Amino acid sequence: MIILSKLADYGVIVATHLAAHPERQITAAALAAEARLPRATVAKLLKALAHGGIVAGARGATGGYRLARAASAISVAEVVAAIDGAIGVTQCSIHEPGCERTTYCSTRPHWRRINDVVGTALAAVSLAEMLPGGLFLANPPIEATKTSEAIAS
Amino acid sequence: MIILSKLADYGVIVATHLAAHPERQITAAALAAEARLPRATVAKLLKALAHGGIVAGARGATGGYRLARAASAISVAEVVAAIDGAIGVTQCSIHEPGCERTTYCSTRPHWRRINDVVGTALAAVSLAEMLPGGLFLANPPIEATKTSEAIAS
DNA sequence: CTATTCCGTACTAGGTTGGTCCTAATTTAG
DNA sequence: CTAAATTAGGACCAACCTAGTACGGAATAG
Repeated sequence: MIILSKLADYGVIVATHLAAHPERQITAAALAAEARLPRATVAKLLKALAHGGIVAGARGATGGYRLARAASAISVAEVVAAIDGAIGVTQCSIHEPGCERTTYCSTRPHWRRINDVVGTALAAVSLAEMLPGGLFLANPPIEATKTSEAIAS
Repeated sequence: MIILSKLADYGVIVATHLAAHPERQITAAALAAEARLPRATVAKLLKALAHGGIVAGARGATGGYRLARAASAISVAEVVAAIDGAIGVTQCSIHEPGCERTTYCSTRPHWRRINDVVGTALAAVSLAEMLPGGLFLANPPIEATKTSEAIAS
């Protein structure tokens, strides 16, 4: 089983390419060429990332995209959440009142805890750490861990 | 985004029902009624779980299914792996030589680490802990953590 | 004004998922 | 020995979701 969708995977790649050059503003087409991904798909991804507040888009001629915040302040969890929606292990961990099994399903409360662990794992890694030279710390910096409770439903 | 497929979710429910009464042997139909899930689907799940060595099936009249091992020695990761296949965050974390982006994709090595964290999180919880009275320990018992490297691809 | 670029939305082909069903193999009961 | 019950292992199909494309509209620089 693959956890991330292909689009979410691409989204992280695209965001990482933006994080590599924080101050430049690059057009969707140029970024697609750089990341070697289909142009239309990258455009779609950037729109989703802009909607999620990860990147900032400038319209018009000489427009383009840029990272909305510092790369170290953007977690991988935020990127995938902007594309695939909120992260949850099971259906009932996302929209809570939707499952009529709630009354007799004994596993539900336990999933909650697992959900948090997975969410924290993704939230603990920032875009800066995904860069080629980025370190993957056992004890992540504070600004990355802060986002964990924002993702946990 | 939902990480577990509905079938994997059901699989854990079914396995948990078996774990609740370790010594009884129950038929697929009876278990489906107990778990309030479609009979045919439960039968399919049990076949997959038997193939993965989680449950043991006895054929013939008075046949049925039973947990193959102690509930405390079966991790949630094993159950979902038996149904959905090996757990991986991205495509390239499962079948490694399949991605031609390997040469220039800088995110790949970092996914590996995230992959391990998620796999460990699922491997750290045993079926016994998913039972109604089961405790979710911060430091899981040794027999549950052992399975983590079996899942990590 | 015009060219360029982002924005929003609609659309489609393909694959995966959830679910059913059928046949063969195996075991017990009578 | 025969019949019933049950697992084992497929094939099979409809429904949904995913990935990718396309088009019209809005904003901005020159």
